[in-house]
Amino acid sequence: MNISQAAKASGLSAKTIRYYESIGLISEPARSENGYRSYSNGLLGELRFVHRAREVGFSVQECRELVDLYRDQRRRSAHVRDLVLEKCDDIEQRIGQLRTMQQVLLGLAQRCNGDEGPECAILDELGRAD
Amino acid sequence: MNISQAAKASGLSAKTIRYYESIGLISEPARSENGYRSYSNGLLGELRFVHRAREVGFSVQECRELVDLYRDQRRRSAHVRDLVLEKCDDIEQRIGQLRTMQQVLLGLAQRCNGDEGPECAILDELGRAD
DNA sequence: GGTTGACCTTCCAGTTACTGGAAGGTTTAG
DNA sequence: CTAAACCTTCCAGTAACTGGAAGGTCAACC
Repeated sequence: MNISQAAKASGLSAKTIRYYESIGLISEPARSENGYRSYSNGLLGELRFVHRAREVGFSVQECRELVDLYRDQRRRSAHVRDLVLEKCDDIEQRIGQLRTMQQVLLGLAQRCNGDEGPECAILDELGRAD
Repeated sequence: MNISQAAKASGLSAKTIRYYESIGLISEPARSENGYRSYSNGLLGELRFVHRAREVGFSVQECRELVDLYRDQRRRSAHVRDLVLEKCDDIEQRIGQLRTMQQVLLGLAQRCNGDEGPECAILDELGRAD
């Protein structure tokens, strides 16, 4: 299986697969006689795994830890679940920040005339001294 | 007013102020005889403005546009309000993505034993073929 | 056999928004 | 006089890719 097929099957781009390999996140694939990368089913699993882990919000560093667990038959599933729940908390926090930002923006927008004139409560607020 | 005072008064770090100047986001300050940057009240307003705009979610590029409007006396406040409301939508979308990620994570966590054994529904799910 | 197009390889550079640190000049307090 | 606390510039690094150049390979078509 060449890299473009592995890309299609995993959801990652070929560029990203090479990148993940270069930083040691995923295992090195075998090479064909011509030097092309050749992906086994096991390695394809790793690619899919990393793709999905990234999609649900894990950083590449965190994926390193997850991939290690994925490969480690002596792991404890409690450990994995802890990582997942911790990530849920991170996301919750981030959502809270975004909500706050949004509230501020909506408050600003409400106080702005929104007309053809230059007088603007938003700009005044953002630049005010206090 | 030296850079560290301007930093304290604006909420930006001295490093960040120099950076913003280097990329042309804010105006160049006057210099004292010794070459130190010297901030006027007007420039301090710009610094505060950029700091707050960044805090509510505008990118540096977007801040460029906002700072231009901040300085432009011929602006239309409707333009500013549009930018703010558009940013609200961006944030709403981002929150939606994060909620989705969180749902997936919670679903995974629920199906995991979370015990001392290696068998783990989370890892299975993330690497599954489908 | 030649050519075209779609693959593949490596390597270098750019993105975003800073942050850290080196090397060196200035100012202020003791 | 010296030490701390400023200030300056410039270079490098972070995260996670993405784009592109330069060049090798492969399959199909005429």
